Amino acid sequence: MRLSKRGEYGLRAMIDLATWEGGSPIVQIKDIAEREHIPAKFLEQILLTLKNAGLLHSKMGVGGGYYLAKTPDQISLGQIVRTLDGPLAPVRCVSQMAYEPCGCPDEQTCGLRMVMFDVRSAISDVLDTTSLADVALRMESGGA
Amino acid sequence: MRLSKRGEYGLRAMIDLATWEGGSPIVQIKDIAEREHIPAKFLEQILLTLKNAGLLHSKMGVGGGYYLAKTPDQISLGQIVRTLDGPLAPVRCVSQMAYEPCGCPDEQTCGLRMVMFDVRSAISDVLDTTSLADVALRMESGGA
DNA sequence: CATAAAATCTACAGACATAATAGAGTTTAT
DNA sequence: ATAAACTCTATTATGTCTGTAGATTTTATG
Repeated sequence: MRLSKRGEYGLRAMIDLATWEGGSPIVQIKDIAEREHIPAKFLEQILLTLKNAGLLHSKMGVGGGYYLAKTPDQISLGQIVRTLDGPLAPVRCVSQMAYEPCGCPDEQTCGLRMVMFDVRSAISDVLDTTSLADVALRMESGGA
Repeated sequence: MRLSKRGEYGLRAMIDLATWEGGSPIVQIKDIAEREHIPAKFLEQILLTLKNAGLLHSKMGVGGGYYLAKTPDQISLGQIVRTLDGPLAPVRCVSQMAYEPCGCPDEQTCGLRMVMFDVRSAISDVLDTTSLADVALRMESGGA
């Protein structure tokens, strides 16, 4: 049930971009890497993936960098995690975004599937309803 | 966020043991393997792990097999998953059973940690409050 | 006692995923 | 022209996952 480093770094970087008050909204890879203690070349790949998923925009060349593709309240943590770590569902037969049959004779009466459906819902209830703006707010107010 | 095959097979086997009505409560590896379509030698390791964790008892020799160490209502799915797949927490800094610091400068104000704490709670709210007896009940009543 | 059924234990192997690292290429401001 | 910055592809090292193999121990039973 664990989040990969890729997912963790990606979330940290996006939260950094949503909360960084250092002036312009455009930020360089190496600055995020330094602030968040992430290997720069690894972060490079991660941000590129997030860009290709439409969550980030970028500007090349001198003075370039990354910035959020939408306002922080429009980007959910669920989108970020799915982009970097794949489906939230513990088993694919309860995935909304990437369903696959899991081979049990009858999915309607499969006990495992019923419970895993609940787990999937519980996870997505948190990650899909929490935006970067929500995270920023909680950080300011010290974690309510 | 996914459940390993080991975890899936272990859960299926435990649910099988909790619901099997074929006569005696003691069941052989190969019977479970056949019913649940699990490679027998792999299941062997899994059941041994569950036994060493105190969730199963066994009897060697002719007429032997495995049986639940407690009644189905006393075994939660959380115990099974933790035994086979490790901590439920997405990141170790929010794990109850296996806490480790994750290196953020201040855990109290770490946005990622706040959210992952909620995810951990959501997962354990499902898995730690659902027993094998609960699963058996839902299977009979067709999934409420 | 011999035999077969069954769990126990250890080792290993192949495939895949993870977590990076490397380096060449492209775009852009100055 | 130069340097800053993103882009893209490949490669590597490590580990985990999934499973297989085989030898060992325990026990019921004829």
